[in-house]
Amino acid sequence: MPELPEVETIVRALRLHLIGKKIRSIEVMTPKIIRSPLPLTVRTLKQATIIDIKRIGKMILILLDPPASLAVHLKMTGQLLLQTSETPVDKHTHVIWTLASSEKQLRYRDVRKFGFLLCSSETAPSEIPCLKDLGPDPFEISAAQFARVLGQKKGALKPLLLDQTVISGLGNIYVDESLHLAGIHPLTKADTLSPLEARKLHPIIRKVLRRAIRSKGSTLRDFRRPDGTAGSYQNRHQVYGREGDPCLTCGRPIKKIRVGGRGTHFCPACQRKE
DNA sequence: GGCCGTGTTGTTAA
DNA sequence: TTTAACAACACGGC
Repeated sequence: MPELPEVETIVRALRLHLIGKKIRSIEVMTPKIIRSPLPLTVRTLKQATIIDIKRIGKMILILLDPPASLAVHLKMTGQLLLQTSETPVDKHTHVIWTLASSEKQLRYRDVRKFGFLLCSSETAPSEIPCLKDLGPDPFEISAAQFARVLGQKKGALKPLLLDQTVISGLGNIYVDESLHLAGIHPLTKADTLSPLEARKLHPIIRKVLRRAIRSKGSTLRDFRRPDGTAGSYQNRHQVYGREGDPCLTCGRPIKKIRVGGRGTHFCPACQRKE
């Protein structure tokens, strides 16, 4: 489920441990996880030094020297874990990096195997296939730009906020949480939002994301920080996963509907349609 | 044992 | 232009 706050949590932890470290070897147990040509990928990563780690939307970008990059998408159940070589390798661990000057290995684990790694000789996000079509980050775009983009779009608000080419980093949980805090119904047509409402939504999204980052993300089932511990923002969800429970604002039961094929939680009283 | 639902997103078809 | 369905895969819950 990693969305922006979970990916940011992972990136911050990885930066602390991995920047400046040299990759001694890489072991690939499940080749289909690697989207770039395998021999080239192994050759590029081996002996490379990790010089920076960034988050681009929900993607993780590891920058290397000699110049190259490794993009990682965790999709639904991917994990990047820092574990000692003594930690048993379970059947869902697909890639292991051994570092030159660290007890810890970096391991990619993914129960459903939807996630992937992509090695590239490019280091600029605008040149990397999976990154170049991503929309702006909620923390970089201005409220005015955000409102303008939404005003140009047709259709229900929630699917637009989930569309990574419109704005990058939001997923199912944080869209539901943000719309609740904003008091906006998820089926509201984007082009019927007043410019004022659209502008109001932007800082609310940032607030929800910032709070979630402070809580190290939400752990529903699979999400783990690289040290294996869980996030805690799930304890502060107002609507997500609370179908039938009382709204913490007004007491009426939270409803769950399907919007764009996705489970969608909202309060019918606090988020009235139109 | 079988069916349903699950956090993501690319592709395909309508 | 937008949307819906499906696929990738594994597992938990009923």
